[in-house]
Amino acid sequence: MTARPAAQPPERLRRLPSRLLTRTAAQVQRLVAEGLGEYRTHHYALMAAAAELGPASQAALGQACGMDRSDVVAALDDLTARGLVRRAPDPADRRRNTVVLTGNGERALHELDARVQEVQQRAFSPLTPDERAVLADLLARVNRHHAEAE
Amino acid sequence: MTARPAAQPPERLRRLPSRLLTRTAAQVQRLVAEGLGEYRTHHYALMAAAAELGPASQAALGQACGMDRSDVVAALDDLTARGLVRRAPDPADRRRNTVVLTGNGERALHELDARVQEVQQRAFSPLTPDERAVLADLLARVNRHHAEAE
DNA sequence: AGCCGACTATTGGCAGCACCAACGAATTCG
DNA sequence: CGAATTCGTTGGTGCTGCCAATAGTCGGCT
Repeated sequence: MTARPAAQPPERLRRLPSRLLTRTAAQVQRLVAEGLGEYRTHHYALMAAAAELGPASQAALGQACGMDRSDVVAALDDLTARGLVRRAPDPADRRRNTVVLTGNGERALHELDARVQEVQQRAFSPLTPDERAVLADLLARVNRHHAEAE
Repeated sequence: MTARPAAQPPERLRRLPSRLLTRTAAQVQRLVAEGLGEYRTHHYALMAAAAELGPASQAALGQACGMDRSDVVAALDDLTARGLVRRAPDPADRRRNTVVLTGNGERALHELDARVQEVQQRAFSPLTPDERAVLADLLARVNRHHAEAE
């Protein structure tokens, strides 16, 4: 027997909050990716933004989703190729593209909504509803703190 | 005035736990990266593992850090190039490399320990010590749940 | 002794996410 | 009007987390 030492993480790392955070996020992100199947998080985010903002420019969608403009372009290319979104030049401002969800886009979004919700359940299943709320609150506060610093 | 709509994230995304988690992790990860300066998280993890495990094979280090073997190779390449780590073939098992931290490696690790600790303070500054403990506990439980499923 | 399976390090690749720089076209501001 | 800014687009970069294939080595089993 080679005295398998169980390969415990180094003490320094085991309780390091930032590591706990990033690793857990990676695990959850993995579940989300599986749940989204043929879509990426960018696709879901943009479709959600398009649905809630109505016709909007790519810049507006990107800002709403916290995405870089170039990533918006790439994701919208995918979505238009699948017929889930329409890009049309804005007559009022010819720099802009007006982006709208198609019927298929709305259907796809609803489907993804369901899948995403289902994943949330599995992702945080070790926590009670109260604990999930606490976690969300703590994360939101940390998140806000670093976000408003811009 | 173009009625700047504050660009709030879509409602679907704003409170989505998985998104809150991954985005906060990204923010914190960014701070960590800045704090580590010329090092990556992989470097720090491996040096920590090497320090705590003593002479160990790359496989053991990788397992301890939850890293892929190929990533271990790359990171150790960097560290040996900087003279922070020594790789020597294990005479007892010629498949293995025995990895040990050099004196400079230990000094660098101590330096990084300090930087990392300092970053933790800033990263979670909006939370009280109690809240940080709660957050760490909740994350640890979610983390364990997904880790032990392997 | 020989063979076969398992382990080790290494190479080379991929995908996702977050960024950044530069550009032309178009608009707004001073 | 001219300058500064905005918008979409292109074409990159880096970090992190993977996977597959390979050559060398070891261990157990026959």
